[in-house]
Amino acid sequence: MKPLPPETTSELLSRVKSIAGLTLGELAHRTNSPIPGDLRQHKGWVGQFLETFLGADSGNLAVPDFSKLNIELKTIPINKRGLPQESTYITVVPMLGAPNLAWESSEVRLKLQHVLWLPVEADQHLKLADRRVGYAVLWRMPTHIEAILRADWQELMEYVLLGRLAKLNASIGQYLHVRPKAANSRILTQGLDNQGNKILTLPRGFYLRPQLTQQIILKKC
DNA sequence: CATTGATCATAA
DNA sequence: TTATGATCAATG
Repeated sequence: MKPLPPETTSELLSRVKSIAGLTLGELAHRTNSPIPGDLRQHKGWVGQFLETFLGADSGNLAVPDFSKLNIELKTIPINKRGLPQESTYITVVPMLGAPNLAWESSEVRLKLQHVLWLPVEADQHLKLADRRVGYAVLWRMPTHIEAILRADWQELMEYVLLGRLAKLNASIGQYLHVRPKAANSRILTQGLDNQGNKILTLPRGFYLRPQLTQQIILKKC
């Protein structure tokens, strides 16, 4: 079962409103979708299931999930205290730079410009089928947050492009940070050393810390 | 117990 | 192979 993409933002919003408070089991039942016993070998299942359910049409292309609306969908795991349980993956780190290397044209900014955040219960003691979908938050990146993300991105990209990858770790960055993004720690991709030569290194991704996503779902920013 | 580093599934 | 969707699991 694959619904058509929403034509308008309000259509998308009415779709998410209609599932607020419902469990994943209920939604999976409606669409005759199999539901995994747990997420250990299906880590992306919740996000991919809800994407399909809502009619996201971008597959795994590097563009926002709802291509026509330019809106990115992020499901966000919520712990029993009602706060984000994990960081949020944004996009791959461009290890060799980009054609137009600036925050303004970065994938991070493009993806975070307009995001539909969809909270989903994620307490590990809750069976997958019993986890409820929450109330979605349609968010535009505010100027004061963008300023922080820009500074983080610039600092992080300096490590990447100036051959300081060995010193780049997840403790760097206020809201945005960089962590491994690979099947395992032996995977290699091209990067740069401090002479600008190509070397092989672990692929990495940009992630948002829960400190930011917490503010977002609480509508503090 | 929060954070960092490692890992799993799937599509094109 | 590299992007998407993320959570798992070791560590401090």
